[in-house]
Amino acid sequence: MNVHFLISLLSNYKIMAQLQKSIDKRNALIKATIELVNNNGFHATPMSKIAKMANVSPGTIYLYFENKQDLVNQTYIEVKAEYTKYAFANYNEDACVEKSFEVIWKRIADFKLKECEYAFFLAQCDNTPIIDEASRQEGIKHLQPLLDLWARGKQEGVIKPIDDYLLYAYSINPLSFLLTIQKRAAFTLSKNQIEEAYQAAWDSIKLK
Amino acid sequence: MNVHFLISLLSNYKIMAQLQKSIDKRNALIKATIELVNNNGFHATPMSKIAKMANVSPGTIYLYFENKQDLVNQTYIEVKAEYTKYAFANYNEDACVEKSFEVIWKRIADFKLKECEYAFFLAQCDNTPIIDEASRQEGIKHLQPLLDLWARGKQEGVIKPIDDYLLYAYSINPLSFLLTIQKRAAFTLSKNQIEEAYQAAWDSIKLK
DNA sequence: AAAAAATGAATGAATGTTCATTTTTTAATA
DNA sequence: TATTAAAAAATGAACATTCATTCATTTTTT
Repeated sequence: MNVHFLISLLSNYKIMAQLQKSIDKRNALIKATIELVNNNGFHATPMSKIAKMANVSPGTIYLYFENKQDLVNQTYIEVKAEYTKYAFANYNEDACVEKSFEVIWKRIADFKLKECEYAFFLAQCDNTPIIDEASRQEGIKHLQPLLDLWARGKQEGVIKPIDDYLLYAYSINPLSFLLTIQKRAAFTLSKNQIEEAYQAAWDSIKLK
Repeated sequence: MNVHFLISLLSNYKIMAQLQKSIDKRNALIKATIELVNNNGFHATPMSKIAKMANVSPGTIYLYFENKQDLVNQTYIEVKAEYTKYAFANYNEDACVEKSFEVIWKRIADFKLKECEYAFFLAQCDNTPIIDEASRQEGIKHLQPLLDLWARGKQEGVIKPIDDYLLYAYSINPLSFLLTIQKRAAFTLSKNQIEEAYQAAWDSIKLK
């Protein structure tokens, strides 16, 4: 269900305003969830605190989400969708594999380092059992363009003919580690270091 | 406090047996903690379950650990120590940088893929706020030999002159991702793929 | 005035921790 | 060695707290 499409169908401004209000509330809840889980962990994030941070009554959460698990699942899916949307926003398939990869990689780096709250939340979900397997699967879907690019790269002999998991582990996932360090140590990756990181990523998967 | 040193001081076998029993109980608690946290997450791992799995009364846990947080902290430190001990067990500084790195890398891979319960637990702790910052610091200490090797490699112009965090992110950390995949997808890295992973690791940090 | 949305106090289940009691171990004595 | 009293370890029921969730009531919107 695409919210913007729905809105475009509505002629009544009051309804639109109402709907916007609902969306705002939902977003506030998701934002609060991310912030609290990031700082305290899932185990120390009660619904009451989420409600308070979102300026909403605890009961209201249940108008938007089935239960706590559902809230976290949906938060995960939403953040993951934003992540991949950002990653592929300005990607077109015309460029050569190496250039295309660089563009995508840098968008991902951009997202992870700038929207580091989002990225940290994803890292937590990806490394713990707090997310349903179904939601996890849902989150992976949008990565297809990258997999397609790699397939092309393998065919052209530009990228190592190894499993996609390996390619991902070495060229993309390290960014998650770096962002975690950055968040924890109050240390910031310089522009130069991002370039070095990109080189390491490309070196690890390029052929010859 | 080194337990083996203590034992060597004791002449009375009964005391030794007693001490062994205590150690067994403590180990059972730590093992249960790892297993439950891995499968259910920290938030869904009550002390009562840990006690049950360790065949111990809930109250007994508090004879060995201050509280739940302390139990998890100590579990983390213990597992991390085992990990690094294993990693550097057969390392000697005589070989060349590349060979030394390969030896350490393969030991780490070995540990992470064979003792995958341990490694998965570490990955969880490293990516969430369930561990005290102090315990985290404690866990990092034993990584020094690798940092020293990298320093030597940089000096000799064999390894890229980039931050250790970057070296770690690209050459070591990807194994954590691979092990997570392996645990989740019931997919096993083949011997060949481990070799490919090593190549990717080395390619990402080697100079030239 | 009717309908919908939001509230927040109340509920009941779950959880971390304690402590009075029981069980096991130790050390002394016969 | 056998007996026994003191000490230590372990137990698990009980406690206090916290938390997710509900629902009767209030507020807001139609």
